[in-house]
Amino acid sequence: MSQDINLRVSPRTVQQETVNTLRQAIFSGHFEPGSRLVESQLCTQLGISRPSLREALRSLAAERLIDLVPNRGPSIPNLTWEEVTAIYEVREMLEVNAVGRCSQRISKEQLQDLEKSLVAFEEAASSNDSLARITTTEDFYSIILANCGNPILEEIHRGLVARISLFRSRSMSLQGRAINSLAEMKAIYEAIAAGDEKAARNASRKHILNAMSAAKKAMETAT
Amino acid sequence: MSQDINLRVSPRTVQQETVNTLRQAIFSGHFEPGSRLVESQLCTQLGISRPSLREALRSLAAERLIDLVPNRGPSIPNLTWEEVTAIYEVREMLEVNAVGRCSQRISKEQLQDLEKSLVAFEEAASSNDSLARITTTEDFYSIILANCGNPILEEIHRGLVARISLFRSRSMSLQGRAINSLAEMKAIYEAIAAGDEKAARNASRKHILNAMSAAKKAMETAT
DNA sequence: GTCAAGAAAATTGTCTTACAATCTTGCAAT
DNA sequence: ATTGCAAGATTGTAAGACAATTTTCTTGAC
Repeated sequence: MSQDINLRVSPRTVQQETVNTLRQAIFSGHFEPGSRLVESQLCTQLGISRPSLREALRSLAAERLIDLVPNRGPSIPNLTWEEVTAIYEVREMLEVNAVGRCSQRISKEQLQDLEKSLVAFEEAASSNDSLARITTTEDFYSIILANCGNPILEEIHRGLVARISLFRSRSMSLQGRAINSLAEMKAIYEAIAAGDEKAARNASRKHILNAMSAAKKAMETAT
Repeated sequence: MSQDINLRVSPRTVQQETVNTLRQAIFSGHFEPGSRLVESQLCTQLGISRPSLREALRSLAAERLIDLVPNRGPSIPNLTWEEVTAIYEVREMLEVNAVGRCSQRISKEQLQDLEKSLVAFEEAASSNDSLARITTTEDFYSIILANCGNPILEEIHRGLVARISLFRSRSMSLQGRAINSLAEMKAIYEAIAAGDEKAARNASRKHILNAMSAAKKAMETAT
């Protein structure tokens, strides 16, 4: 065989499914931040055994999507503003680079997909479907990250964004944020399409800083 | 109570101990890259039960320190040079920023500690103790990362460095690498001590690029 | 009524056992 | 040499059990 292509179709295991299910539940805000989870309850709700659940919980804890204190069980992290800021700062370091690299290497086909996702977000932004706003934004970014040429960067970025998913959905519901976000994302797209790395980096940086201040505003009004 | 200090002394659980033990074993090269681990063997070697081991394995898999393919069990990742490069690139994005931030905010006490760790590395570099070279280097960096003012940056950086620990120890054994590394680290220290952010970032960037090419050389000669 | 101390209940940490599903290995047949 | 299949090994998952710890509840003192 000339190359080592991975044809394996990963069989879905109970523990993997559980990780995905719980991850989605956390993203969607199904659990209150700070609330504690009880193993036995989760087991019956998910219809799985305790060992399987506990394995899933270890995975989520390693991803920092849940806190896991010995003898106290799992709980949903209650992020402080300092932590959220720290995450946004690291995200900036990575995302600016990802956008810059993407501008230099994205293919025409992928650029078209990026444009499509931007159009999709445009529709979502003018509607009131807050879920659609999130998913379309994620599509936009995942295309950029997938084309930055660095899978590790992609992976770390995904992990960081996951940890602040709640704040993102809240701030995206803020009055006018979606419209501003759209303009910023258009600027990023234009710069990438033009292959202008510097402009792409600048547009990306601006976008993140605005997203961060929107998240701060959302966090203050919420509480 | 005036403040919410965390007095909890986290009780060490079997699963935590196992994660640490296995992590150390992986770092020290106890397992051949690409080799497969067998649950039952690990259980008897570690003297623990299979559920505990499996929980530990999930944590390590989430940290990407082991691969975990369903129905095939855990194995030590066999990193390709592309992956190692990708990790070094992301490490550069983060570390350069960490060093720059550190130069602007480190305290005098911590700066002294940093100098001490540099001296310690100097000794280790002139000796033949390759283990000491690694640990003193880690001390040096952990002080910098601890003083960059961003715990997330610290955490992500640690995770990345962990994944390439084997390459680091190999490249540090390379003829002359320790001496060069010392000069580069001195430059970083000087810039931080002088509070010169730009110089600190430049020195940091140079150091990482050199470390990367040393790792590449080590990887080619090894195989 | 409030608070503290102790008892009861709930929850987690860990192990053992069990078995189905899947993978690997060895051997026979082509 | 390759294919096919059976036997053995390994992983995925569940259930049950019990000690250690935390939480909740009760009781008693002030």
